[in-house]
Amino acid sequence: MSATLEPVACCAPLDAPELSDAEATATAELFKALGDPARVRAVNLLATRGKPVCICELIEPLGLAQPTVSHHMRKLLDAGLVEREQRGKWAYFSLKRDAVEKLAAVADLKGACC
Amino acid sequence: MSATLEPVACCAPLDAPELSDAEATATAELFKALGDPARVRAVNLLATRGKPVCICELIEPLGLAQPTVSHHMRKLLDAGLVEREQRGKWAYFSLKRDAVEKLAAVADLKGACC
DNA sequence: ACCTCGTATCGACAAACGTGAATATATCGA
DNA sequence: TCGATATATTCACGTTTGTCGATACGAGGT
Repeated sequence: MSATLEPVACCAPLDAPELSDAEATATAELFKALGDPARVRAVNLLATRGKPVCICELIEPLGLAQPTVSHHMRKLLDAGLVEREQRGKWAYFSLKRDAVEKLAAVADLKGACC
Repeated sequence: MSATLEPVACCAPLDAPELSDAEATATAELFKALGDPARVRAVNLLATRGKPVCICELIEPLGLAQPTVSHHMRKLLDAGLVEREQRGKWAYFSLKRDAVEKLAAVADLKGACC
């Protein structure tokens, strides 16, 4: 049920010469996905481990209830920042390579500022 | 009334080896500041023009009421992403050079992912 | 001193968000 | 099939957020 397309696929660099409504919205959605301490931590955990991480390994570090962690991971998933892999009854998440590159490109304003 | 310190000054890269609560919160605040289409547009406008921009020049492109624009610029200001300069009765905003660099560094996950 | 104009603050409202208890779904092992 | 375990969904609650009208503040000009 995620929206039309993942924000990470539709967003545009912050210093793009032109910015459509859809691009501005998608870019905002992408940043919004990272606009929560729990999700920042989750991404950080996925980044520091290089390998897919089981949700059950995220609950304790995040200090949140299981449904809440599930909720946050879904947000990251909908944003297109992570991917989900089902292994038996466990759900493993990992950073999406292209999403990570896109994020860096979108947030890079150097050269356009002062 | 801005908080203790600007998020951009306290945040840590998403792939930092260790992440304190304060850093996770500050990093989330930084992204939250960019988590709105109007603010994405505002930053984009500041970036494409190379020079400080008057608030009155932002109202029409953003298509929002003046108090709303003022509200959004304050969010960007509190986050430490832009700086404000008073010229007579006009308020000019521009991107903060160091903040822009910090943002790029924080969002750069390449090398830590897959 | 007044008036004008640009901007910020306040107050109110609806919508979105984070949270967790309860529950549903799904997968494995016995 | 049944029970146990991992994850997702639903529901409800309080908080935060975006929006704008009304108003206050501030700086120039007359």
